[in-house]
Amino acid sequence: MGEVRLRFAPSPTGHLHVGGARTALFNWLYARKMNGKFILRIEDTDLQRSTKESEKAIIDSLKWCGIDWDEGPDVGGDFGPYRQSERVLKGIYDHYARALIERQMAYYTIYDKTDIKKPVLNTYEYPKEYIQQGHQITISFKVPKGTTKFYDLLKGDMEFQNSTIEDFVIIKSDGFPTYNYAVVIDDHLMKITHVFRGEDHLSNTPKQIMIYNALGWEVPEFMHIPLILGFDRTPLSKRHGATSVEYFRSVGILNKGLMNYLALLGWSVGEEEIFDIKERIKNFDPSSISNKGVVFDPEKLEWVNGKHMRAIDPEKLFGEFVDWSRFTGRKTPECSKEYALRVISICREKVNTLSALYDLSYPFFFDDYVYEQKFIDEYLKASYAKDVLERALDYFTRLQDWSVESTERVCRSLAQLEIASKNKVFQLLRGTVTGKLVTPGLFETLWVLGKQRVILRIEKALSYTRSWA
RNA sequence: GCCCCCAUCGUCUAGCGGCCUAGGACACUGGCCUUUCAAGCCAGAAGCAGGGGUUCGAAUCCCCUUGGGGGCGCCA
Repeated sequence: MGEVRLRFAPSPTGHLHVGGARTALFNWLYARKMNGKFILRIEDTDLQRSTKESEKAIIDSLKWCGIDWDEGPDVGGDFGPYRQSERVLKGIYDHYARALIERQMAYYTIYDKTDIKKPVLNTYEYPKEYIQQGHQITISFKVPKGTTKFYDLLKGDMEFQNSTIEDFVIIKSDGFPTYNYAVVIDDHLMKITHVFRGEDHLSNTPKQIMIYNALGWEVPEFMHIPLILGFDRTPLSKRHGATSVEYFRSVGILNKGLMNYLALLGWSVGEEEIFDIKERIKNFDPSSISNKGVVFDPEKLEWVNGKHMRAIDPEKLFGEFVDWSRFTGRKTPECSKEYALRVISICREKVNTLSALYDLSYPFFFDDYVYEQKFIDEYLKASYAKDVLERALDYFTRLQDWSVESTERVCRSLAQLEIASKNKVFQLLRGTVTGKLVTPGLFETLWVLGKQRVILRIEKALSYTRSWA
């Protein structure tokens, strides 16, 4: 058996959808598992909707996902070009269309000059005169009699009656090929051996097989993957909120988390649900993919992501954190790596996304944090606040060794003063040094912040209480 | 309308004729822990769409019904 070659062939008409990412992932997984090749092909035959920006966005998203390709528009390869629009220019699709017409397996259709949707003539002859007169012409594939059969890795044996399929256009009047035709030409010329794609293409497959047969080409293996649905069981779309890879990236999902979740969605890898997809390549078995439409669950995605946030090396997480901050146009921390890693380590225990991590860690990295209104109203303005904070300032100033244990000691002795309940004292301190009422453990927070910052922040809070007195 | 695919807790799944009193995970509920919120740990509630067969025996095989989805473009 020759080299296994798979491809992902998006049309550049928008962002990369999570469904597309999952399709790409499964193709990539199989190519890598089989030590084959993975190819990226851009299907930009829809002149109206295709844009360069989309192509770039899709490539960026794919790269971010950790999916790499051996051949593609940006990296080249022996079977290029890898953009269909460029292949049109080389006359590739015309060439085979003419071959089909010569065999009388396809024909020209000439349309009415004024009513351009109205076919007036079908012919095998090159309609030179009509073209000169300005008629629109297309080329259609002539569906033969009989039945078309194929085997789908997931669905099993498939059989379609050709009589239920009508002749279909393969070359549009603008000279560009249609999807069902171009995909066959390209997959064959690019020596694609396995086609894994969305289930929405299942009914297109017999058309494509007929073209393979008409041209006398070998048919690749097919697998049609069930679609990703929204909570109402309709295909996941913008109506369900954001669905693009870029969106999940922007809200702080890690690429590892997204890939892990996407893999989980329809493929039960084994007992453990949390894994690095790269370490599961060898376990990938296409035929074990679920055969039914799967509902996308953002909550589980977040849970999976949280697991990854806590599992990866803190240094790696900090790297992701900085990249993400830049990607979303936020400030990035300026501090020592040692300090940053401490912050990340204590904060990541409580969050599932980089965005939540950003919020939680903000007062550790920046001094311009603001007090939560609830903190001001319920703690800072409380009668005991000034008293407790003055004592705290005194205790912390005199504290020599700054450790989690010693800050805990101070906090507990402050509570034992019985100026206010332990809970109130702790919450007051928490808000004083972070502005928030939800933070990592108070003692760790104080320790990480360091003596100097803690004292400064207590003084700042005190000045507020004095201004109200 | 025609063609096609699919069907286990709310969701993702394990199950491939007896190991099923249907297992796990998310979410949910309760408890533990506790300085907040999480995390973590423990416990609980929750499902084989319905009806016929086949079989000693069916979540598993077959048929029908119902339900969901896809396709039938000069979109991909």
